[in-house]
Amino acid sequence: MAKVKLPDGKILELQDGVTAKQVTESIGPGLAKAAVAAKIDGELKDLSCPLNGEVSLEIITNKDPIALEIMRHSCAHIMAEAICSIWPKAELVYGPTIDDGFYYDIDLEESIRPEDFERIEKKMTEIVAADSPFVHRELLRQEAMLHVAGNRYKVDNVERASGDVLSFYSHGQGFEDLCKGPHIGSTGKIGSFKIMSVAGAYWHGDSTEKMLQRIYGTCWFNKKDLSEHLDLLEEAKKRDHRVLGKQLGLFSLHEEGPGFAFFHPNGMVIWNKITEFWREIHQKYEYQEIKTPIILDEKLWKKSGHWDNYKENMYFTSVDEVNYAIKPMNCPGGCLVYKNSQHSYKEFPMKVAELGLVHRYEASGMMHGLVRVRQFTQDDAHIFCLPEQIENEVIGVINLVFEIYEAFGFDDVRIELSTKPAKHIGSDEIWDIATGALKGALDHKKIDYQINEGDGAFYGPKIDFHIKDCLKRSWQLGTIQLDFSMPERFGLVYTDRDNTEKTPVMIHRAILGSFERFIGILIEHYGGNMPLWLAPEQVKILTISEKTNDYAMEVCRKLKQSQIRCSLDVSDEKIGAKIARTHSQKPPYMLVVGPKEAQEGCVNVRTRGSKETSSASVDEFVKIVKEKNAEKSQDLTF
RNA sequence: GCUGCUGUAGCUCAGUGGUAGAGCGCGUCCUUGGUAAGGACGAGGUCAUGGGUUCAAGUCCCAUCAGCAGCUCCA
Repeated sequence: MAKVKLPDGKILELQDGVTAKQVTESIGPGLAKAAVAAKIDGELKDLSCPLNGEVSLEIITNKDPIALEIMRHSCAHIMAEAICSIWPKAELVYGPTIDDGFYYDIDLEESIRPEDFERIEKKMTEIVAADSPFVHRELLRQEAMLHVAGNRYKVDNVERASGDVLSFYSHGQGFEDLCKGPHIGSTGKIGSFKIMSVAGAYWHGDSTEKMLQRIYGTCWFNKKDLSEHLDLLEEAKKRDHRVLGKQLGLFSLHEEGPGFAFFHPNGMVIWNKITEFWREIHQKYEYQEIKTPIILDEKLWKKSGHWDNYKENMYFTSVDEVNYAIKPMNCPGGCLVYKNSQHSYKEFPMKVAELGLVHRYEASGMMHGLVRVRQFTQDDAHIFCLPEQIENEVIGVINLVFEIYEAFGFDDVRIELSTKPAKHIGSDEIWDIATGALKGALDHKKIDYQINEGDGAFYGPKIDFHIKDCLKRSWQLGTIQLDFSMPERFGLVYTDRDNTEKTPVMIHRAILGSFERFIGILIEHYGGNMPLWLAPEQVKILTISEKTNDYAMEVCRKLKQSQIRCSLDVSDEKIGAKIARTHSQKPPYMLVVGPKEAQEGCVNVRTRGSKETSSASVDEFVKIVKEKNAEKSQDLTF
């Protein structure tokens, strides 16, 4: 007799060997239909799993997020079968689920192309229509090894699997794969799926290993969920900063300078507004600002250690038989400025900021719009201080980070603390002090953070700040890094209270990271709808007809006098067309002016994101826009 | 860097080895129109670059460059 305990506490007394599926059928046809898998004594199992003795049983239905994952994994098997039936020579490697879908790595001489997707999907549909059950069987390790002999990938998978008993799943005729399961009952239970893409992927993620073909697919419970997912991807594509950058005239990229972005007038407005804000807030936090050269003698980079550790990523040039490097980082230049004069402990903490233009050679496949480039401007700063000042300084930087992120509406910030790696310089004592100071600062701010043990730089521990964009991608923006190497290498000193020379602590920090990348992220974050204070064009004035051109020009002049960025559309179009065209440029406000407005000295306001219009006097409009601009308001409501 | 795909008008993209195309945008003109695209005409091309095959190449082949997707990398 099996005693099956259900989540609600009810105990069913059933015959030994009854399957989870049979239990669902005894409970009700609705549950039987929705059931995807079972949790038996807390372990995920197939519905076909027999129950014996005293067990707890929880039925996983498609309301459970794990159910989607199970179905996607089954879908990966179905795709694998389809591929193997089309290309019998295909060798299966590994097919896990991922966010929003799954992939399968296969080894196959012939390339699978996007044109083949339809063929694969058709075959998959046939497999689903056949509704064959997923059959599970277990083999002892040695048996399994014999079973997969000849397929080096499966042999490898068996070797990597844990446990003495390995499980295999088969469905239909002759398709079988090593897999720990569980799976849905039968192929007919698969929802709506689509093959998404194919790309190369190294075996074991190792670039010295063979490159396999990775086919990506997605699978959802029903057609509606699938099409919603595809719509979402379509939406995301529209938010792509490369697409919007073109559409809004913000920046361009050219073959003549791969990875070097060209900023256009509209993009420069955003750039300059961020810079203005950045300077203002750094002044408030008592930073000084410097600017150091882009090209510096190679000798400097040998001294700094970049020659040994970073040479592959640097650009070089030579003039008058002297070899120069294009700077990949700002710190060595900053050190020269520091060394240019004597320093006393009384000057500390000394906070020196630099918007430094750096060049880093990235592999060609790495470039991505503004987000991964070969030339970028870092919002860098170096803080020189005493060891006992570290904690306070880090607290100061954290405050600054949050104040800056808040202005852009980034509230989902994740923090990571990376500690001493195996290969490091500096005494354990100084590492302990520094790491303790970083922890102390985070604890003081009562901030949750994740510790990455041993992930710090060789020269010091660090704190990284990550934010999430609209595509839920996580971006590292800010970083605070302690450096025990550079001050010594450059022989930086200060005179301490006891009149001896000591080496200062150097804190590197960046908050936005790279201006280029930050602007790219901002564009996606806002979907191109830049907040008023950053909008390249804040107001577009549209005339009803030529008759009111004079009045419109007068309004435009008034707005410009109040430092409002605006322009005029006096083209021969009807007002509807003007609105539609302006709409794609996404200005926060459109002002429609016709004879009525001209007579009353007012404007008709259309706010971005709303189809409602309202009327206001010119002065009133100017006043409100100036206010919202000054407080960096994200709310345009008029 | 690796695998695959792509490169045609300012933009988005069609194009079957035989005369270079569309929509949007741009210019001129008509139209003076009240809230998401009025009409006519016109200009605009070394089909990424360099080789090759062919009577003939945007189209087929090779190389290079750049972009896209992913992998790897990332102080």
